[in-house]
Amino acid sequence: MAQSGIAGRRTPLSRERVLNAAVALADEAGVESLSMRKLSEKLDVVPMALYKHVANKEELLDGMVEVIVSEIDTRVRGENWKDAVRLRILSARQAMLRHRWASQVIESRTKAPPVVLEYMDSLIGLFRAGGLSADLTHHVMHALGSRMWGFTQEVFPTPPPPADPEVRAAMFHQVARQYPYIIEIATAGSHEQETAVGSGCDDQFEFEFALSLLLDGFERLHQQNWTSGQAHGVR
Amino acid sequence: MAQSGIAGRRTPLSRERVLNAAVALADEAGVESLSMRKLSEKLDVVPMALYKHVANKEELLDGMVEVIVSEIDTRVRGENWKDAVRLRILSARQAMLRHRWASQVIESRTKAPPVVLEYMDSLIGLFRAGGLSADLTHHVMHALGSRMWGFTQEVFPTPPPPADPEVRAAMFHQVARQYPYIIEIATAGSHEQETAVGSGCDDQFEFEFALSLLLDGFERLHQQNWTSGQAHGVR
DNA sequence: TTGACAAGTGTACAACGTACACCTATCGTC
DNA sequence: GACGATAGGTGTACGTTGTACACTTGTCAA
Repeated sequence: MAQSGIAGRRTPLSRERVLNAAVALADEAGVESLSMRKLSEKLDVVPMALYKHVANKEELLDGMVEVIVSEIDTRVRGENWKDAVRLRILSARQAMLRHRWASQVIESRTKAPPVVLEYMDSLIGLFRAGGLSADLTHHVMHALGSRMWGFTQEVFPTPPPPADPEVRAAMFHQVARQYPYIIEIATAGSHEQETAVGSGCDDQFEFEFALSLLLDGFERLHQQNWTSGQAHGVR
Repeated sequence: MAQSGIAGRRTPLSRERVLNAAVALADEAGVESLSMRKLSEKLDVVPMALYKHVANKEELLDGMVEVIVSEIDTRVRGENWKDAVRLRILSARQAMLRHRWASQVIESRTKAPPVVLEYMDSLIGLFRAGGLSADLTHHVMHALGSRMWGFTQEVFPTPPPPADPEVRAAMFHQVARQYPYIIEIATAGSHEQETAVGSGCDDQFEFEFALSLLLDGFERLHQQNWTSGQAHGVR
Protein backbone atom coordinates (compact mmCIF):
# COMPACT_ATOMS: atom_id res chain seq x y z
CA MET A 1 0.00 0.00 0.00
CA ALA A 2 1.05 3.54 -0.64
CA GLN A 3 -0.51 4.45 2.68
CA SER A 4 2.73 5.13 4.55
CA GLY A 5 4.57 7.33 2.05
CA ILE A 6 8.02 8.18 3.28
CA ALA A 7 8.94 5.48 5.79
CA GLY A 8 5.46 5.78 7.26
CA ARG A 9 6.21 9.26 8.59
CA ARG A 10 3.08 10.78 7.10
CA THR A 11 0.25 10.20 4.67
CA PRO A 12 1.46 10.98 1.18
CA LEU A 13 0.15 13.81 -0.93
CA SER A 14 -2.43 13.23 -3.60
CA ARG A 15 -4.25 15.48 -6.01
CA GLU A 16 -7.27 15.26 -3.78
CA ARG A 17 -5.40 16.21 -0.62
CA VAL A 18 -3.74 19.11 -2.38
CA LEU A 19 -7.06 20.38 -3.71
CA ASN A 20 -8.85 20.10 -0.40
CA ALA A 21 -6.04 21.90 1.40
CA ALA A 22 -6.15 24.64 -1.21
CA VAL A 23 -9.89 25.09 -0.76
CA ALA A 24 -9.48 25.20 3.01
CA LEU A 25 -6.67 27.73 2.75
CA ALA A 26 -8.71 29.94 0.45
CA ASP A 27 -11.65 29.72 2.83
CA GLU A 28 -9.49 30.85 5.73
CA ALA A 29 -7.29 33.45 4.13
CA GLY A 30 -8.87 34.36 0.81
CA VAL A 31 -7.64 33.43 -2.65
CA GLU A 32 -5.47 36.49 -2.96
CA SER A 33 -3.20 35.01 -0.33
CA LEU A 34 -3.19 31.50 -1.73
CA SER A 35 0.28 30.80 -3.03
CA MET A 36 2.01 27.57 -3.90
CA ARG A 37 4.42 28.24 -1.06
CA LYS A 38 1.80 28.84 1.60
CA LEU A 39 -0.11 25.81 0.43
CA SER A 40 3.00 23.65 0.60
CA GLU A 41 3.69 24.89 4.11
CA LYS A 42 0.21 23.93 5.19
CA LEU A 43 0.81 20.46 3.80
CA ASP A 44 4.20 20.36 5.48
CA VAL A 45 5.99 19.80 2.25
CA VAL A 46 8.39 21.66 0.00
CA PRO A 47 6.76 23.90 -2.66
CA MET A 48 7.89 21.84 -5.62
CA ALA A 49 6.26 18.72 -4.20
CA LEU A 50 2.89 20.12 -5.26
CA TYR A 51 3.92 20.01 -8.88
CA LYS A 52 3.89 16.23 -8.78
CA HIS A 53 0.11 16.46 -8.36
CA VAL A 54 -0.97 19.58 -10.19
CA ALA A 55 0.70 20.83 -13.35
CA ASN A 56 0.80 24.46 -12.23
CA LYS A 57 -1.19 27.04 -10.34
CA GLU A 58 -3.81 27.43 -13.04
CA GLU A 59 -4.53 23.74 -12.89
CA LEU A 60 -4.73 23.98 -9.12
CA LEU A 61 -7.42 26.64 -9.47
CA ASP A 62 -9.23 24.48 -12.03
CA GLY A 63 -9.23 21.68 -9.51
CA MET A 64 -10.57 23.94 -6.78
CA VAL A 65 -13.48 24.87 -9.03
CA GLU A 66 -14.17 21.20 -9.56
CA VAL A 67 -14.28 20.62 -5.83
CA ILE A 68 -16.80 23.39 -5.31
CA VAL A 69 -19.02 22.56 -8.24
CA SER A 70 -19.17 19.00 -6.95
CA GLU A 71 -20.66 20.38 -3.76
CA ILE A 72 -23.74 21.62 -5.60
CA ASP A 73 -26.73 19.58 -4.55
CA THR A 74 -28.50 18.49 -7.73
CA ARG A 75 -30.97 16.20 -6.01
CA VAL A 76 -33.57 18.86 -5.19
CA ARG A 77 -36.51 18.70 -7.57
CA GLY A 78 -39.26 21.15 -8.37
CA GLU A 79 -42.84 20.73 -9.46
CA ASN A 80 -42.27 22.50 -12.75
CA TRP A 81 -39.26 23.62 -14.74
CA LYS A 82 -39.19 27.07 -13.20
CA ASP A 83 -39.08 25.79 -9.65
CA ALA A 84 -36.62 23.09 -10.64
CA VAL A 85 -34.25 25.62 -12.14
CA ARG A 86 -34.70 28.04 -9.28
CA LEU A 87 -34.00 25.41 -6.65
CA ARG A 88 -30.97 24.10 -8.45
CA ILE A 89 -29.48 27.55 -8.85
CA LEU A 90 -30.19 28.35 -5.21
CA SER A 91 -28.30 25.16 -4.32
CA ALA A 92 -25.40 26.39 -6.39
CA ARG A 93 -25.64 29.64 -4.51
CA GLN A 94 -25.31 27.83 -1.20
CA ALA A 95 -22.07 26.26 -2.37
CA MET A 96 -20.77 29.64 -3.51
CA LEU A 97 -21.68 31.27 -0.22
CA ARG A 98 -19.65 28.65 1.60
CA HIS A 99 -16.64 29.75 -0.45
CA ARG A 100 -16.75 33.47 -1.02
CA TRP A 101 -13.72 33.41 -3.28
CA ALA A 102 -15.35 30.96 -5.68
CA SER A 103 -16.96 33.47 -8.01
CA GLN A 104 -13.68 35.22 -8.54
CA VAL A 105 -11.88 31.99 -9.37
CA ILE A 106 -14.67 30.68 -11.59
CA GLU A 107 -14.59 33.86 -13.60
CA SER A 108 -10.87 33.67 -14.09
CA ARG A 109 -11.00 30.16 -15.60
CA THR A 110 -10.39 29.81 -19.31
CA LYS A 111 -11.39 26.16 -19.67
CA ALA A 112 -14.44 24.48 -18.21
CA PRO A 113 -13.62 21.35 -16.20
CA PRO A 114 -15.87 18.29 -16.83
CA VAL A 115 -17.99 18.78 -13.71
CA VAL A 116 -18.77 22.27 -14.93
CA LEU A 117 -19.99 20.97 -18.26
CA GLU A 118 -22.03 18.34 -16.43
CA TYR A 119 -23.73 20.98 -14.34
CA MET A 120 -24.53 23.12 -17.37
CA ASP A 121 -25.74 20.13 -19.30
CA SER A 122 -28.13 19.10 -16.56
CA LEU A 123 -29.39 22.65 -16.15
CA ILE A 124 -30.12 22.83 -19.86
CA GLY A 125 -31.89 19.52 -19.42
CA LEU A 126 -34.30 21.11 -16.97
CA PHE A 127 -35.32 23.76 -19.48
CA ARG A 128 -35.68 21.23 -22.28
CA ALA A 129 -37.75 18.94 -20.08
CA GLY A 130 -39.96 21.93 -19.40
CA GLY A 131 -40.63 22.21 -23.09
CA LEU A 132 -38.47 25.17 -24.01
CA SER A 133 -36.99 24.93 -27.48
CA ALA A 134 -33.29 24.35 -27.93
CA ASP A 135 -33.07 27.77 -29.55
CA LEU A 136 -34.73 29.59 -26.66
CA THR A 137 -32.78 27.59 -24.11
CA HIS A 138 -29.55 28.66 -25.77
CA HIS A 139 -30.32 32.34 -25.29
CA VAL A 140 -31.73 31.72 -21.86
CA MET A 141 -28.47 30.18 -20.72
CA HIS A 142 -26.58 33.20 -21.98
CA ALA A 143 -29.03 35.51 -20.24
CA LEU A 144 -28.45 33.70 -16.98
CA GLY A 145 -24.71 34.10 -17.31
CA SER A 146 -22.89 33.87 -14.01
CA ARG A 147 -26.23 33.78 -12.23
CA MET A 148 -26.51 30.11 -13.09
CA TRP A 149 -23.72 29.58 -10.57
CA GLY A 150 -25.63 31.37 -7.89
CA PHE A 151 -23.76 34.61 -7.83
CA THR A 152 -24.03 38.05 -9.30
CA GLN A 153 -20.97 40.01 -10.01
CA GLU A 154 -21.41 42.85 -7.57
CA VAL A 155 -19.42 45.45 -9.40
CA PHE A 156 -17.94 47.96 -6.96
CA PRO A 157 -19.04 46.56 -3.63
CA THR A 158 -20.19 49.22 -1.20
CA PRO A 159 -17.52 49.75 1.44
CA PRO A 160 -18.49 49.42 5.11
CA PRO A 161 -19.69 52.74 6.57
CA PRO A 162 -17.22 54.53 8.85
CA ALA A 163 -17.65 53.87 12.55
CA ASP A 164 -17.64 57.51 13.63
CA PRO A 165 -21.25 58.78 13.31
CA GLU A 166 -20.09 62.31 12.71
CA VAL A 167 -17.86 61.31 9.80
CA ARG A 168 -20.70 59.15 8.51
CA ALA A 169 -23.15 62.02 8.54
CA ALA A 170 -20.70 64.29 6.76
CA MET A 171 -20.08 61.65 4.12
CA PHE A 172 -23.78 61.10 3.73
CA HIS A 173 -24.43 64.75 2.98
CA GLN A 174 -21.58 65.00 0.54
CA VAL A 175 -22.73 61.94 -1.38
CA ALA A 176 -26.30 63.22 -1.27
CA ARG A 177 -25.22 66.45 -2.93
CA GLN A 178 -23.12 64.85 -5.64
CA TYR A 179 -25.10 61.70 -6.32
CA PRO A 180 -28.67 62.39 -5.25
CA TYR A 181 -30.18 59.38 -7.01
CA ILE A 182 -27.74 56.94 -5.50
CA ILE A 183 -28.63 58.14 -2.04
CA GLU A 184 -32.29 57.99 -2.87
CA ILE A 185 -32.30 54.35 -3.88
CA ALA A 186 -29.79 53.37 -1.20
CA THR A 187 -32.11 54.65 1.46
CA ALA A 188 -35.32 53.52 -0.23
CA GLY A 189 -37.39 51.37 2.08
CA SER A 190 -35.13 51.94 5.01
CA HIS A 191 -36.12 54.51 7.59
CA GLU A 192 -32.75 55.02 9.18
CA GLN A 193 -31.13 56.91 6.36
CA GLU A 194 -27.63 57.54 7.42
CA THR A 195 -26.74 54.01 8.36
CA ALA A 196 -28.06 52.69 5.10
CA VAL A 197 -25.46 54.43 2.98
CA GLY A 198 -23.37 51.32 2.79
CA SER A 199 -24.36 47.67 2.56
CA GLY A 200 -27.92 48.33 3.52
CA CYS A 201 -29.43 45.59 1.40
CA ASP A 202 -30.19 41.93 1.45
CA ASP A 203 -28.07 40.11 -1.11
CA GLN A 204 -30.23 37.03 -1.03
CA PHE A 205 -33.33 39.05 -1.78
CA GLU A 206 -31.64 40.86 -4.65
CA PHE A 207 -30.46 37.58 -6.09
CA GLU A 208 -33.84 35.94 -5.94
CA PHE A 209 -35.53 39.05 -7.28
CA ALA A 210 -33.37 39.04 -10.40
CA LEU A 211 -33.57 35.30 -10.81
CA SER A 212 -37.35 35.30 -10.66
CA LEU A 213 -37.52 38.20 -13.04
CA LEU A 214 -35.45 36.29 -15.56
CA LEU A 215 -37.33 33.03 -15.12
CA ASP A 216 -40.65 34.82 -15.54
CA GLY A 217 -39.30 36.39 -18.71
CA PHE A 218 -38.20 33.03 -20.02
CA GLU A 219 -41.60 31.55 -19.31
CA ARG A 220 -43.36 34.36 -21.10
CA LEU A 221 -41.25 33.94 -24.21
CA HIS A 222 -41.79 30.21 -24.10
CA GLN A 223 -45.54 30.60 -23.84
CA GLN A 224 -45.65 32.85 -26.88
CA ASN A 225 -43.44 30.49 -28.89
CA TRP A 226 -40.69 33.00 -29.24
CA THR A 227 -37.94 32.21 -31.73
CA SER A 228 -34.75 34.09 -32.39
CA GLY A 229 -35.92 34.86 -35.89
CA GLN A 230 -38.23 37.53 -34.50
CA ALA A 231 -37.04 41.11 -34.32
CA HIS A 232 -35.96 42.00 -30.86
CA GLY A 233 -34.86 44.98 -28.91
CA VAL A 234 -33.52 48.13 -30.49
CA ARG A 235 -33.28 48.36 -34.28
CA MET B 1 6.54 76.20 -17.90
CA ALA B 2 7.01 72.58 -16.97
CA GLN B 3 6.86 71.79 -20.65
CA SER B 4 10.50 70.84 -21.08
CA GLY B 5 11.01 68.48 -18.16
CA ILE B 6 14.62 67.45 -17.91
CA ALA B 7 16.60 70.00 -19.89
CA GLY B 8 13.90 69.89 -22.57
CA ARG B 9 14.81 66.34 -23.52
CA ARG B 10 11.23 65.08 -23.37
CA THR B 11 7.72 65.91 -22.27
CA PRO B 12 7.36 65.15 -18.58
CA LEU B 13 5.12 62.47 -17.17
CA SER B 14 1.74 63.29 -15.76
CA ARG B 15 -1.02 61.21 -14.26
CA GLU B 16 -2.90 61.56 -17.51
CA ARG B 17 0.00 60.43 -19.67
CA VAL B 18 0.64 57.46 -17.40
CA LEU B 19 -3.01 56.43 -17.49
CA ASN B 20 -3.30 56.75 -21.24
CA ALA B 21 -0.15 54.75 -21.78
CA ALA B 22 -1.45 52.07 -19.45
CA VAL B 23 -4.72 51.85 -21.35
CA ALA B 24 -2.84 51.63 -24.64
CA LEU B 25 -0.54 48.94 -23.30
CA ALA B 26 -3.47 46.90 -22.02
CA ASP B 27 -5.20 47.26 -25.37
CA GLU B 28 -2.14 45.93 -27.16
CA ALA B 29 -0.94 43.24 -24.83
CA GLY B 30 -3.76 42.51 -22.42
CA VAL B 31 -3.96 43.41 -18.76
CA GLU B 32 -2.29 40.25 -17.60
CA SER B 33 0.93 41.53 -19.11
CA LEU B 34 0.59 45.06 -17.82
CA SER B 35 3.29 45.58 -15.22
CA MET B 36 4.72 48.72 -13.72
CA ARG B 37 8.03 47.82 -15.31
CA LYS B 38 6.68 47.31 -18.81
CA LEU B 39 4.66 50.49 -18.52
CA SER B 40 7.71 52.44 -17.42
CA GLU B 41 9.67 51.07 -20.39
CA LYS B 42 6.96 52.22 -22.75
CA LEU B 43 7.19 55.68 -21.24
CA ASP B 44 10.98 55.54 -21.44
CA VAL B 45 11.35 56.05 -17.75
CA VAL B 46 12.54 54.12 -14.74
CA PRO B 47 9.84 52.04 -12.95
CA MET B 48 9.81 54.10 -9.78
CA ALA B 49 9.09 57.27 -11.72
CA LEU B 50 5.50 56.11 -12.11
CA TYR B 51 5.01 56.25 -8.38
CA LYS B 52 5.25 60.01 -8.49
CA HIS B 53 1.96 60.03 -10.40
CA VAL B 54 0.03 57.03 -9.13
CA ALA B 55 0.22 55.75 -5.58
CA ASN B 56 0.50 52.10 -6.56
CA LYS B 57 -0.72 49.58 -9.09
CA GLU B 58 -4.21 49.41 -7.67
CA GLU B 59 -4.59 53.13 -8.09
CA LEU B 60 -3.28 52.82 -11.62
CA LEU B 61 -6.04 50.33 -12.40
CA ASP B 62 -8.58 52.64 -10.76
CA GLY B 63 -7.40 55.39 -13.06
CA MET B 64 -7.68 53.17 -16.10
CA VAL B 65 -11.29 52.44 -15.20
CA GLU B 66 -11.90 56.17 -14.97
CA VAL B 67 -10.48 56.67 -18.44
CA ILE B 68 -12.75 54.05 -19.94
CA VAL B 69 -15.90 55.08 -18.13
CA SER B 70 -15.29 58.61 -19.34
CA GLU B 71 -15.48 57.26 -22.87
CA ILE B 72 -19.11 56.25 -22.41
CA ASP B 73 -21.29 58.46 -24.54
CA THR B 74 -24.11 59.71 -22.33
CA ARG B 75 -25.54 62.09 -24.88
CA VAL B 76 -27.77 59.60 -26.67
CA ARG B 77 -31.40 59.96 -25.67
CA GLY B 78 -34.38 57.70 -26.04
CA GLU B 79 -38.07 58.37 -26.46
CA ASN B 80 -38.98 56.61 -23.26
CA TRP B 81 -37.08 55.36 -20.25
CA LYS B 82 -36.61 51.87 -21.66
CA ASP B 83 -35.01 53.10 -24.84
CA ALA B 84 -32.98 55.66 -22.94
CA VAL B 85 -31.57 53.02 -20.64
CA ARG B 86 -31.00 50.59 -23.47
CA LEU B 87 -29.15 53.12 -25.58
CA ARG B 88 -27.00 54.27 -22.70
CA ILE B 89 -26.03 50.74 -21.80
CA LEU B 90 -25.26 49.93 -25.41
CA SER B 91 -22.98 52.98 -25.44
CA ALA B 92 -21.24 51.61 -22.40
CA ARG B 93 -20.90 48.34 -24.24
CA GLN B 94 -19.17 50.09 -27.13
CA ALA B 95 -16.57 51.46 -24.75
CA MET B 96 -16.06 48.04 -23.20
CA LEU B 97 -15.68 46.40 -26.61
CA ARG B 98 -12.92 48.84 -27.45
CA HIS B 99 -11.07 47.61 -24.38
CA ARG B 100 -11.64 43.90 -23.91
CA TRP B 101 -9.75 43.82 -20.63
CA ALA B 102 -12.05 46.42 -19.08
CA SER B 103 -14.62 44.04 -17.61
CA GLN B 104 -11.93 42.12 -15.80
CA VAL B 105 -10.41 45.24 -14.30
CA ILE B 106 -13.76 46.76 -13.38
CA GLU B 107 -14.71 43.62 -11.52
CA SER B 108 -11.48 43.61 -9.58
CA ARG B 109 -11.98 47.13 -8.22
CA THR B 110 -12.88 47.51 -4.58
CA LYS B 111 -13.72 51.22 -4.62
CA ALA B 112 -15.81 53.04 -7.17
CA PRO B 113 -14.08 56.10 -8.65
CA PRO B 114 -16.20 59.28 -8.95
CA VAL B 115 -16.93 58.86 -12.67
CA VAL B 116 -18.33 55.45 -11.89
CA LEU B 117 -20.69 56.89 -9.31
CA GLU B 118 -21.66 59.59 -11.77
CA TYR B 119 -22.55 57.04 -14.40
CA MET B 120 -24.61 55.01 -11.97
CA ASP B 121 -26.32 58.08 -10.63
CA SER B 122 -27.34 59.21 -14.08
CA LEU B 123 -28.55 55.73 -15.00
CA ILE B 124 -30.69 55.65 -11.89
CA GLY B 125 -31.95 59.06 -12.95
CA LEU B 126 -33.29 57.58 -16.18
CA PHE B 127 -35.36 55.03 -14.33
CA ARG B 128 -36.65 57.60 -11.87
CA ALA B 129 -37.54 60.00 -14.68
CA GLY B 130 -39.49 57.13 -16.23
CA GLY B 131 -41.59 56.95 -13.12
CA LEU B 132 -40.16 53.87 -11.45
CA SER B 133 -40.19 54.07 -7.68
CA ALA B 134 -36.94 54.44 -5.77
CA ASP B 135 -37.58 51.04 -4.25
CA LEU B 136 -38.06 49.28 -7.58
CA THR B 137 -35.14 51.12 -9.11
CA HIS B 138 -32.93 49.88 -6.32
CA HIS B 139 -33.67 46.25 -7.11
CA VAL B 140 -33.54 46.91 -10.80
CA MET B 141 -30.00 48.23 -10.52
CA HIS B 142 -28.97 45.12 -8.66
CA ALA B 143 -30.66 42.94 -11.26
CA LEU B 144 -28.71 44.66 -14.00
CA GLY B 145 -25.45 44.05 -12.20
CA SER B 146 -22.45 44.11 -14.49
CA ARG B 147 -24.79 44.37 -17.46
CA MET B 148 -25.16 48.09 -16.73
CA TRP B 149 -21.57 48.38 -17.93
CA GLY B 150 -22.35 46.67 -21.18
CA PHE B 151 -20.81 43.32 -20.51
CA THR B 152 -21.89 39.95 -19.31
CA GLN B 153 -19.52 37.82 -17.43
CA GLU B 154 -19.12 34.99 -19.89
CA VAL B 155 -18.19 32.29 -17.47
CA PHE B 156 -16.01 29.69 -19.15
CA PRO B 157 -15.60 31.14 -22.61
CA THR B 158 -15.85 28.53 -25.33
CA PRO B 159 -12.39 27.82 -26.70
CA PRO B 160 -11.78 28.17 -30.44
CA PRO B 161 -12.50 24.94 -32.31
CA PRO B 162 -9.45 22.98 -33.44
CA ALA B 163 -8.33 23.63 -36.99
CA ASP B 164 -8.07 19.99 -38.06
CA PRO B 165 -11.56 18.96 -39.23
CA GLU B 166 -10.96 15.35 -38.28
CA VAL B 167 -10.05 16.26 -34.71
CA ARG B 168 -13.02 18.58 -34.63
CA ALA B 169 -15.43 15.85 -35.69
CA ALA B 170 -14.04 13.47 -33.10
CA MET B 171 -14.36 16.07 -30.39
CA PHE B 172 -17.87 16.85 -31.52
CA HIS B 173 -18.97 13.26 -31.15
CA GLN B 174 -17.36 12.84 -27.78
CA VAL B 175 -18.99 15.97 -26.42
CA ALA B 176 -22.29 14.91 -27.97
CA ARG B 177 -22.15 11.64 -26.07
CA GLN B 178 -21.21 13.14 -22.71
CA TYR B 179 -23.11 16.39 -22.82
CA PRO B 180 -26.00 15.91 -25.23
CA TYR B 181 -27.91 19.02 -24.19
CA ILE B 182 -24.92 21.30 -24.57
CA ILE B 183 -24.42 20.13 -28.11
CA GLU B 184 -28.10 20.50 -28.80
CA ILE B 185 -28.29 24.15 -27.82
CA ALA B 186 -24.88 24.95 -29.26
CA THR B 187 -26.01 23.79 -32.65
CA ALA B 188 -29.56 25.13 -32.35
CA GLY B 189 -30.40 27.39 -35.25
CA SER B 190 -27.19 26.69 -37.05
CA HIS B 191 -27.22 24.18 -39.87
CA GLU B 192 -23.54 23.44 -39.97
CA GLN B 193 -23.31 21.47 -36.77
CA GLU B 194 -19.71 20.64 -36.33
CA THR B 195 -18.31 24.11 -36.78
CA ALA B 196 -20.74 25.49 -34.27
CA VAL B 197 -19.29 23.60 -31.32
CA GLY B 198 -17.27 26.57 -30.28
CA SER B 199 -18.05 30.26 -30.41
CA GLY B 200 -20.96 29.80 -32.77
CA CYS B 201 -22.99 32.65 -31.39
CA ASP B 202 -23.46 36.33 -31.68
CA ASP B 203 -22.42 38.04 -28.46
CA GLN B 204 -24.19 41.24 -29.36
CA PHE B 205 -27.44 39.42 -29.96
CA GLU B 206 -27.15 37.55 -26.66
CA PHE B 207 -26.44 40.76 -24.83
CA GLU B 208 -29.38 42.62 -26.31
CA PHE B 209 -31.64 39.64 -25.77
CA ALA B 210 -30.90 39.53 -22.07
CA LEU B 211 -31.03 43.31 -21.71
CA SER B 212 -34.44 43.54 -23.37
CA LEU B 213 -35.72 40.67 -21.27
CA LEU B 214 -34.70 42.49 -18.13
CA LEU B 215 -36.06 45.85 -19.23
CA ASP B 216 -39.38 44.27 -20.19
CA GLY B 217 -39.50 42.66 -16.78
CA PHE B 218 -38.81 45.97 -15.09
CA GLU B 219 -41.53 47.65 -17.08
CA ARG B 220 -44.05 44.97 -16.17
CA LEU B 221 -43.31 45.31 -12.47
CA HIS B 222 -43.55 49.08 -12.74
CA GLN B 223 -46.91 48.90 -14.47
CA GLN B 224 -48.34 46.70 -11.76
CA ASN B 225 -46.99 48.94 -9.01
CA TRP B 226 -44.76 46.25 -7.63
CA THR B 227 -43.19 46.90 -4.24
CA SER B 228 -40.65 44.83 -2.39
CA GLY B 229 -43.15 44.17 0.37
CA GLN B 230 -44.87 41.63 -1.86
CA ALA B 231 -43.93 37.97 -1.51
CA HIS B 232 -41.52 36.98 -4.20
CA GLY B 233 -39.76 33.92 -5.49
CA VAL B 234 -39.56 30.59 -3.76
CA ARG B 235 -41.21 30.11 -0.34
C1' DT C 1 19.39 -8.27 -6.15
C1' DT C 2 18.24 -4.99 -9.43
C1' DG C 3 16.47 -1.37 -11.58
C1' DA C 4 12.46 1.26 -12.89
C1' DC C 5 9.34 4.49 -11.26
C1' DA C 6 6.78 7.67 -8.41
C1' DA C 7 7.23 11.06 -4.93
C1' DG C 8 9.58 14.57 -2.23
C1' DT C 9 13.87 17.84 -1.96
C1' DG C 10 17.09 21.73 -2.89
C1' DT C 11 18.81 25.16 -5.45
C1' DA C 12 18.13 28.63 -8.62
C1' DC C 13 16.13 32.22 -11.59
C1' DA C 14 13.30 35.69 -13.65
C1' DA C 15 9.52 38.76 -12.90
C1' DC C 16 6.95 41.32 -10.02
C1' DG C 17 5.46 45.49 -6.74
C1' DT C 18 7.50 48.96 -4.20
C1' DA C 19 10.38 51.15 0.02
C1' DC C 20 13.97 54.40 0.51
C1' DA C 21 17.70 57.36 -0.29
C1' DC C 22 19.42 60.12 -3.69
C1' DC C 23 20.11 63.49 -7.43
C1' DT C 24 18.68 67.46 -10.24
C1' DA C 25 16.07 70.81 -12.78
C1' DT C 26 12.96 74.49 -12.02
C1' DC C 27 10.88 78.42 -9.74
C1' DG C 28 9.37 82.00 -6.34
C1' DT C 29 11.53 85.15 -3.26
C1' DC C 30 14.83 88.24 -1.75
C1' DG D 1 21.75 86.98 -9.69
C1' DA D 2 21.87 83.84 -5.28
C1' DC D 3 19.22 80.45 -2.75
C1' DG D 4 16.39 77.24 -0.62
C1' DA D 5 12.19 74.67 -1.47
C1' DT D 6 9.99 71.48 -4.16
C1' DA D 7 8.48 68.35 -7.83
C1' DG D 8 10.02 64.81 -10.69
C1' DG D 9 13.21 61.22 -12.30
C1' DT D 10 17.03 57.68 -10.73
C1' DG D 11 19.39 53.61 -8.58
C1' DT D 12 19.62 50.15 -5.56
C1' DA D 13 17.55 46.79 -2.91
C1' DC D 14 14.23 43.55 -0.74
C1' DG D 15 10.62 40.27 -0.28
C1' DT D 16 7.32 37.45 -2.73
C1' DT D 17 5.82 34.97 -6.42
C1' DG D 18 5.66 30.79 -9.99
C1' DT D 19 8.32 27.15 -11.54
C1' DA D 20 12.53 24.81 -14.24
C1' DC D 21 15.83 21.31 -13.39
C1' DA D 22 18.69 18.12 -11.24
C1' DC D 23 18.90 15.34 -7.17
C1' DT D 24 17.63 11.80 -3.72
C1' DT D 25 14.80 8.34 -1.69
C1' DG D 26 11.22 4.98 -0.78
C1' DT D 27 8.61 1.16 -3.03
C1' DC D 28 7.68 -2.61 -5.78
C1' DA D 29 7.97 -5.96 -9.91
C1' DA D 30 10.91 -9.07 -12.05
